[in-house]
Amino acid sequence: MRFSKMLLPTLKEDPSDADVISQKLMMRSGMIRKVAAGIYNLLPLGARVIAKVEGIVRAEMNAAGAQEVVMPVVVPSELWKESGRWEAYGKELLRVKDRHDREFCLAPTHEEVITDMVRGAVRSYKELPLNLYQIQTKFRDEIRPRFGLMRGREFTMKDAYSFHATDECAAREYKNMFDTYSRIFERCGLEFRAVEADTGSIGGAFSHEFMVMADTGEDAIAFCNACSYAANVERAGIRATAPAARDSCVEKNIERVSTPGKKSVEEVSGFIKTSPKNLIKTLIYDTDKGVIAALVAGNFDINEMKLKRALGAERVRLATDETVTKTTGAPTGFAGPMGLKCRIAADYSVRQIVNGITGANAADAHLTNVNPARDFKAEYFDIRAVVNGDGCPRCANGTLAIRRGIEVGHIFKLGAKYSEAMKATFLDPAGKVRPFIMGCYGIGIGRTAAASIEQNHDEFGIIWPRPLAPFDCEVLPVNVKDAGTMKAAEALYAALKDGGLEVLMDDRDDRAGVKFKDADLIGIPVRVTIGERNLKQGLVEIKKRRGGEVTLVRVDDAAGEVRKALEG
RNA sequence: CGGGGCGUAGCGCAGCCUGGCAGCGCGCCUGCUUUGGGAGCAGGAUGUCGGAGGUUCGAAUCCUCUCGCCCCGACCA
Repeated sequence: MRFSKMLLPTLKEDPSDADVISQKLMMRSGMIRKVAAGIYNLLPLGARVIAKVEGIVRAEMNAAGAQEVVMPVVVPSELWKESGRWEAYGKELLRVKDRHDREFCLAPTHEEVITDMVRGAVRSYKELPLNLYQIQTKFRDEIRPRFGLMRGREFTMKDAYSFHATDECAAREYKNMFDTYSRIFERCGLEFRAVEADTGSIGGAFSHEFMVMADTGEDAIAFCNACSYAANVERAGIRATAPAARDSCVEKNIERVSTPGKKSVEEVSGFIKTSPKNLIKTLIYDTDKGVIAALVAGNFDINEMKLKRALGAERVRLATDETVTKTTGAPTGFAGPMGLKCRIAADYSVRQIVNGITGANAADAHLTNVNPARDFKAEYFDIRAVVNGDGCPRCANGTLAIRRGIEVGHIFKLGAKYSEAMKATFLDPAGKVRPFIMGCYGIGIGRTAAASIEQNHDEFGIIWPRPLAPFDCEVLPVNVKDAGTMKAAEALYAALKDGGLEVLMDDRDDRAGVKFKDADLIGIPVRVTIGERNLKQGLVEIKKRRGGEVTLVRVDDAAGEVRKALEG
C-alpha cells in the first residue's frame, strides 16, 4: 500500500476528548474517528488491525473445533421475554420498534438467539457437543461510554456458545476454551492473566476473565505472589485467620464518649486518638433480604459483591440517610452494632478487635472498649475488600498484590439457565428429555487491539507486535524527488510484497522528519529508510520500531534482512 | 440519574467577565527556496461562533430554552 493513496489522516496533537493512551494513539494514527459517544468509524488502518485480531481469533476457534455462524444484530423481543431478560436487563438494552410497532432490541449478547437456533435444529445427544461462534457487532447502551474502543456502546465481539449433553462434557469444553483463549492472547503478543471472576447477571456456575495487565485497566485484580491464585477483586478472598486469643482481663468496660460532628473513620479515630483499625465501621445496607448492618474494621472497606454473595442477596445498596436513622435511631455516621435490631453481617477483621470503638446509635456519640464476642452477636463472613499484602486464600504463605487489568475475554460455564428458561432440550441415550448444558465464551475484539496499545507504546506512538500490526514493514524513501532513491524504494517495495509481506511505502513528497514521525506514530514493526547518502554506498537502513535498533545493510540484501528483523 | 465542565476554521485553542470588523498555532492551496527527525519566505482559501428564541442601535459575548460532547460518581455481559 502506498501512503499517498491511503486514507491515513494522522494528527500532530492529541484530540481533546481522549483520555487514555490507546484512544489518543488510535485517533492520532488515523485508525479511528468518533461518530457519536461510544460509536466509532474504523478507518483503513484501524480496520486492518481489527482484521488481524479477528483472524487470530477465527483461526484458533476453528482449530479448537468451533464453527462460525452469524446471528442478527436486531432481535425480536419475544426471545428476550422467554429468557426473562427483556425485563431484567435494564436500560443497557437498546429497544426499538419497527414500522408495525413490533418490539426489537439491538443485541448486546446472543444467548437467546443461539439457544433458539439450536433448539430448532438439534434433537439428539448424538448431535452434541456443539460450539458455535460469531464475530459480530454488539450494542450496549452504556451509561457512560469512555476510553474509545475500550468501552464503546457499539463494539465487535467474538462470542461462542457451546451445547452439551452432560456437565462433564461442558467442563471439558470450558477447559478447551480456556486453553484456546490463552493461545489467542499469546499470539496477540499480550501480557495477560486468567483470573477467577464473578459471574454477574449472566449467571452460571463459574467463570474466568482474561485480563491484560495495564495501569489504565478498569478492573482490579488480586494476585498471589506464591501460588497461581488470581482473582478479580470483586470476588478475591482473603485467608481466614483464627480469632485473636482473648484475655478477659484486658477487655475493659464500655464507655460512652461525646463525639460531636465526628462521623468518618478518620474524624473519629483522630478525635479519640486511636488507629482506624480499632474502629468497628458499621454500614447500613438496603437489600432484597431486608435492611442489614455490615461491619468491618475501620482500616478496611466492605466489598459489596462479596457481601451480596455472603447474604445470598440479589441486590445490595447503601441505605439512604432516612433508612439509617430509622434503623439506628441516629443520623448517619453514628451507627454501631450494639442494640441493633436488624441482621448483622461482620467481616472477620472485626473479630480481631479488642476494646474497639463503635457508633453509639445516638447523635454525636461513640462507644469505646467494645469487644465483639462479649458485646454483640454477628454472623461472620469474608466481606471486606482485598488490600495489598493480604494473605492468599489458596495457599499458606503467599500474599496478595493488586494490579489493574483490562478484561479482554470472559468464559462462563452457564449450565442450563437459558436452555431451561427457553425449553431448549434434546433426547438423551435413555430417551429422556433434557435441557442443554451450555457454556459461553466472549472476546472483545476492539478492546483487545486497544489493550495491545496500552501495553505497547512509547512517547512517539504505537509499537505493534507483529501479529496485530496493520503492515509488516514500511519502506521510507527520504526524498521522493531523487530518482535513485525511488528506483531502490520501488524495487524493494515490490520484492517485499512478492515475498508475501504486507508493506506500506511512504511515497509522500514530504520532509523526512514528517515521515519519520508518522512512521513512529503508526508503529509498524520494521522500517527501511532509503536515503541518498547511504545509497551511494549501496546501503539502506533497517530500524526496528521496538527498541529502535538500527542496522545498515546492502540494498540487495534488504528484503532478506527485513524478514530477519521481523523474526527477531 | 447526581455533580462539574466544554461546544468558535479540518485539529488544538484564545476571544465571552466589561456587547462594537471573527482571531492565533498547526493543517490545507499556490509559488520559490529547502530535503535524515513534525522546514523558511511570500501569497491564499476556509466559520450558520452547536441550535432556537429573547434583550439591545448592535450579541460569539448578556438572558431563557434546547441539542451534543467530556470529566467525576453511581451502574456494568
